[in-house]
Amino acid sequence: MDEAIFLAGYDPRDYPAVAVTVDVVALTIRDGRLCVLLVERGEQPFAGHRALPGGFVREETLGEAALRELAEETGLTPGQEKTELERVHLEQLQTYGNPGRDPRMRVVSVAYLAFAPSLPEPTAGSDAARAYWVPVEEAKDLAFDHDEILADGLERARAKLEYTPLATAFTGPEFTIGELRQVYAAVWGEELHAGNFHRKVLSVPGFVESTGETTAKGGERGGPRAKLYRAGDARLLHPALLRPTREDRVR
Amino acid sequence: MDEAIFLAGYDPRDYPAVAVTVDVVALTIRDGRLCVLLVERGEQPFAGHRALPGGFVREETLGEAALRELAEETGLTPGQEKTELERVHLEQLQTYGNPGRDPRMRVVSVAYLAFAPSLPEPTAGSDAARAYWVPVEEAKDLAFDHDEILADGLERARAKLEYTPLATAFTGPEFTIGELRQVYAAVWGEELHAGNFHRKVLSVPGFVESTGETTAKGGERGGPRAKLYRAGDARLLHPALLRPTREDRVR
DNA sequence: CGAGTAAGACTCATAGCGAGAAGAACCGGA
DNA sequence: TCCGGTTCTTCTCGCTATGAGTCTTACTCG
Repeated sequence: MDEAIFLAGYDPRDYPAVAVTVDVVALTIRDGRLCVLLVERGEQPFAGHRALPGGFVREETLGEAALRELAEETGLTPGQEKTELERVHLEQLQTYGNPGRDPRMRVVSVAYLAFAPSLPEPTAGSDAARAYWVPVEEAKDLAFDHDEILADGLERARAKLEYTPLATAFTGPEFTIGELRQVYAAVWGEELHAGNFHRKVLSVPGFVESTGETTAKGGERGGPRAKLYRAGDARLLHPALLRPTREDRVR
Repeated sequence: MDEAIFLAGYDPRDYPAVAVTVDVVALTIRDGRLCVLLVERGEQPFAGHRALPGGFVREETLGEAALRELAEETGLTPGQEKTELERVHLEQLQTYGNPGRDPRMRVVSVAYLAFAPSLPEPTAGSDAARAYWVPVEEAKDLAFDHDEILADGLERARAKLEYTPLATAFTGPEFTIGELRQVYAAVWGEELHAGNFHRKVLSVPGFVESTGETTAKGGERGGPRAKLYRAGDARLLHPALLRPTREDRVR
């Protein structure tokens, strides 16, 4: 009910102290590998450990807080490299609030999941110097319960590629079917049959639309020029692109 | 990072006051209709309006808080009708924390979604007297942003029936295929082809397993005795049961 | 120039699904 | 007791989607 206890002369300071933070699982693809943004912790607890970027929520929505943290850590100040950040897809993941997850006090953390096209290495800004992209398979032993948050974020990302056109959030505004396939391969961690993927992507209404153009050159290792596409207007893929080796239903 | 600002001599009372609550979207099926548990608000703001059950988080996990609120409002005290509550499926829905969603102070509310077999009308307990089940299509004009939370919960529930065996959470421990079909019909709000549904349910591995028994009598309006099943061990349905008239991909 | 590579179009067999039909079991009312 | 109506359960038919594989063509690199 969001209420009960207090009516008129209520003083917020009478309440048990609970801090609300946001943590961001920011994913991008660099050199064909799925990477997550991590920061190096300087303070206790977990000093020296890596953690997901995050911080306290201010006078803003939870989503704005997540976007602000992401901008701060990547060195992309919201005003400055605005166009870059606008292409970031952000969605709420889950909220983690077990007592004791932070040894200092009760902290309830709202986790967000961000998909971004390849962003620059965040060595620029001062605050961002301690942040960097790490291939997800190397992101272990994170601070707090961030291992769990990352695992949940990865599972969500993998599932979302199945039934939403979110893979296009990892590419530039124009892309080839092959590039799109490599996004799927990087996130799912397995190769896909090129011919079937091609047929599938083009058969799902609204997934991609042709630009009429082709790449200026063939691929680095040969092959013909590929047709270029941009994201279509579908928000849901139907039918979905299901992951192949999901060792069938989980029991 | 869950930290930053404070180190040693930190006083929690220095912080901006943020309250953390849980709200529960509890769904059940009564008389073939999907119903949600609502409470009547007595206090301002939104006095007289209906709202989702919920309250402040104490020294407990968020999930425990949600289950406690649900138990209090339904009159099922956790110790007492324990077996009933154990059959409730509970999962985190989403977190709502827009500034201004509660006019009194900053309230971040973690919403939970609960699926329950037909629970008794909660007229018993004192605290529960103002709670009752309402068909979801009649649950409008709720307090705060609870209309939005309910809508999100319904969409989640409908989606979850597609790829998880959660429909069995609405039935008794043993059920017929027809009863299961009526669960889907109630949640999705549309009739399903009985023959195809039957074939589908039995063909998905681990969805249901036969008890070898049949109902003692035929249906109220006729028809032969139906075979009885219980929930199988699958946690994911593969292939999924897709909703028919989802007017195809959302654009 | 030639080997290797990738794009894209194709075939083929199989699985899944929507729609409909049919038979049998069972109800309640005439 | 008989009968119309209802439900369970199984089947058929046609279409679509999918996995696996082949083939042609266009390109890069050495």
